Amino acid sequence: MPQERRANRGPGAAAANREALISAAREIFAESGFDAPLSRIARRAGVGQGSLYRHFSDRGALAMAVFEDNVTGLEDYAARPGVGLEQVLETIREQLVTSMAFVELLDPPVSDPCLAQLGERVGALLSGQLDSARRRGVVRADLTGAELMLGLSMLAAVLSRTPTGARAEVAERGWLLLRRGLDG
Amino acid sequence: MPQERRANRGPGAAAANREALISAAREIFAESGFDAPLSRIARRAGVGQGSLYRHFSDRGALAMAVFEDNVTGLEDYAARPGVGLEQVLETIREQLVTSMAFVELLDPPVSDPCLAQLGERVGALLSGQLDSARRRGVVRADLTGAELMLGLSMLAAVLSRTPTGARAEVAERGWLLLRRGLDG
Amino acid sequence: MPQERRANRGPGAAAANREALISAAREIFAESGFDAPLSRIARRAGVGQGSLYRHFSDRGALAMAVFEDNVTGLEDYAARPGVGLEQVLETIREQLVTSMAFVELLDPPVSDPCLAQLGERVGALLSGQLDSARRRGVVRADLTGAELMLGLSMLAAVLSRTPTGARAEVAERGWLLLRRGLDG
Amino acid sequence: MPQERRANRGPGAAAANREALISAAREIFAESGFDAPLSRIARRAGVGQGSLYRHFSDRGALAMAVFEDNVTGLEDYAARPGVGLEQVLETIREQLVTSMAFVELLDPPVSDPCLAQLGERVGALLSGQLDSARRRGVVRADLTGAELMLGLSMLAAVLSRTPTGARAEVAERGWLLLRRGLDG
DNA sequence: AATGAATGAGTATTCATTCAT
DNA sequence: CATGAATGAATACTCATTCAT
Repeated sequence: MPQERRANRGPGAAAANREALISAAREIFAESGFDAPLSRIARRAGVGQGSLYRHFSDRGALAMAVFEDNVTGLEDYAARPGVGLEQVLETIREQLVTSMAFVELLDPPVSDPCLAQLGERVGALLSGQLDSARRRGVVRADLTGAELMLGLSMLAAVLSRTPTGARAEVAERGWLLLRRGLDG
Repeated sequence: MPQERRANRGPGAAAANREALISAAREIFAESGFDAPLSRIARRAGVGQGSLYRHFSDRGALAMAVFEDNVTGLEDYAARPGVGLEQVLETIREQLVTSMAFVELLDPPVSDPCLAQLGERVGALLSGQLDSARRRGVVRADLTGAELMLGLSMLAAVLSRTPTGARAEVAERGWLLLRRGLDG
Repeated sequence: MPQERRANRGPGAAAANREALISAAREIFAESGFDAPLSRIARRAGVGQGSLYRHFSDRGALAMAVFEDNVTGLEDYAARPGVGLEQVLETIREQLVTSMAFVELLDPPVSDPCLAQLGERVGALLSGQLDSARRRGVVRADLTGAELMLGLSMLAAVLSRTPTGARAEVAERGWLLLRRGLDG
Repeated sequence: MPQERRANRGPGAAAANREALISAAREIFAESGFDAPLSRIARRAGVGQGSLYRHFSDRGALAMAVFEDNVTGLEDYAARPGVGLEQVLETIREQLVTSMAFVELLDPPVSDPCLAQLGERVGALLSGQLDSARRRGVVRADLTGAELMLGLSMLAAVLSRTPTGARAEVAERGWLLLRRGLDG
């Protein structure tokens, strides 16, 4: 038997495949960055190349799906009563450590209009809590939403280049620095 | 002779070739990022592919050479009398905007031991001026050299993802944010 | 049910599906040539890929069905009283302009035995009117049926390579040339 | 030895490779038409895929090279004293039988500007001899250059669809028909 | 019997690296 | 020691065909 095709698991596998692809993409993006070969994602997901393309017409669409989960989760979290900017930022910071995908989302590079939309959702979410945070003195009074996003992007950007092992520590230090600034 | 290759300029051209390769690499890295095809660098340098490999065994070695110049230049600048941390940082910021290569130097990603050494030279250079800067109130009193480097890395990292056109503005905003911090 | 597939319209839809496939194939072949993806045909027909294969075991079988209609239509037309070779040829010429499928039929390429049969039906049809046409001086006295078919094939062949926009004009010019010949 | 690379025959092989590629392309185009996989051409030429791309940046460039030879040969032939339209057309007809590449050249489909130029060279060549041919009664007095080209295209087009074995005979019959026309 | 998801072979193209000259 | 052609592994993407439901 020279070639042994993967068993065709039939249409019923569609939903499972989609999820497997997203998971695999999340992992592979995390390990190897956003430029990782799509073929590797398909293989990791245990799915044919064609199925990947059926579910996600291009790299951007796949990224979207990966990020969508993250953003939705974040929005849900932010909507809970008693959750303020501090908690949201803390959550983001945690996600940045574990999910390279999330890093990419806050990173300018991936200039996909759809991705940009997701980024804006995060921006909106943060802006929504900025007022209250300013009043409570959690951040300085003149901090703008754009500044906040830029700060997160900077953090995300270094982390995207940081080897997994060091990520937690770099995130910690970077975050602290970002909060306190350099000036005397 | 059906083809007309470039004249073999002989061994004497070795040094000139090396310089040409470095210049070309600096340009190409600046224009197209660190992942640009090596063949393009050789072509821009007006040098055969083989010569590139003779001089620089891999992409990292070439990057090294490019950065070496930057760092040496920076060290020379920093050694001038009357040049303090402010000026050095300002110079770095400018270089970050114009030279993608410099961005890469301050960026963790290229995890090449040799590159790390260069990064440390920048670190050393900054540390050397930190004391005075703290005393003069240019930075806060408890700022460490490592923190400073991390800040620059963060800036470099976003910039490495920022399209050329927006780089100057992002550098400006990012730097300001970095100096003032988020906290209230 | 995470996905919503088209309702399974059941066995009763078989005949309707078959027709829809033929129509869609005619359109797609006309628009995009004989090499168009089968999936596009199925989609245009509003039918599953599998059904396409159930009805037509391969591209050739589908083509057959498309051409069958054309040929039958042509036979019917030719059988009408008062319709002579002139009218039939004129009709063919018109069809060649609008229907890439018809072009393919008169074109040798698709060397499918079944298609050949259809071609022969066209040949028979023309031969049936050749005698009368020769007597009436519509064509030269020694023109054979095979020659006539070859001429049509030549016309079809260029047209199959002619971009849609120019097809009418090329058909016009080609037909004229074919009728008058080159010789002095 | 899991992989055995082809020996690198060095730059000296460049010219030979180029020729081998052209020959292979001529063969493959003849056998399988203009859409044949480029990889097959490289394999047939005994040359790496990359070398094909080095020599010919795209399919059109390769086709150009194949056709260039044909056209130049024809121009040389036509320039000989005593060679008139009859002989040139006869030569073209012969080439159409043996070289699918030549067929494609006279065929509209390959809408490459460079290829079009080559086609125009053939057109120019024919036009140059048309006057004399008309005077000598070789063709009818009102035949235009464009008509002549269209006729050749029609012949080429059928031939491009005709299986190798039948090509000579179809060329013969088609040519005769083209000369004499259909009309009574 | 209909559906459309799954599959992977096939093709174009790029680029790091080697090596004959 | 320089040159640049040669090489093929790697990757994105398409599409004919199969098959679970």
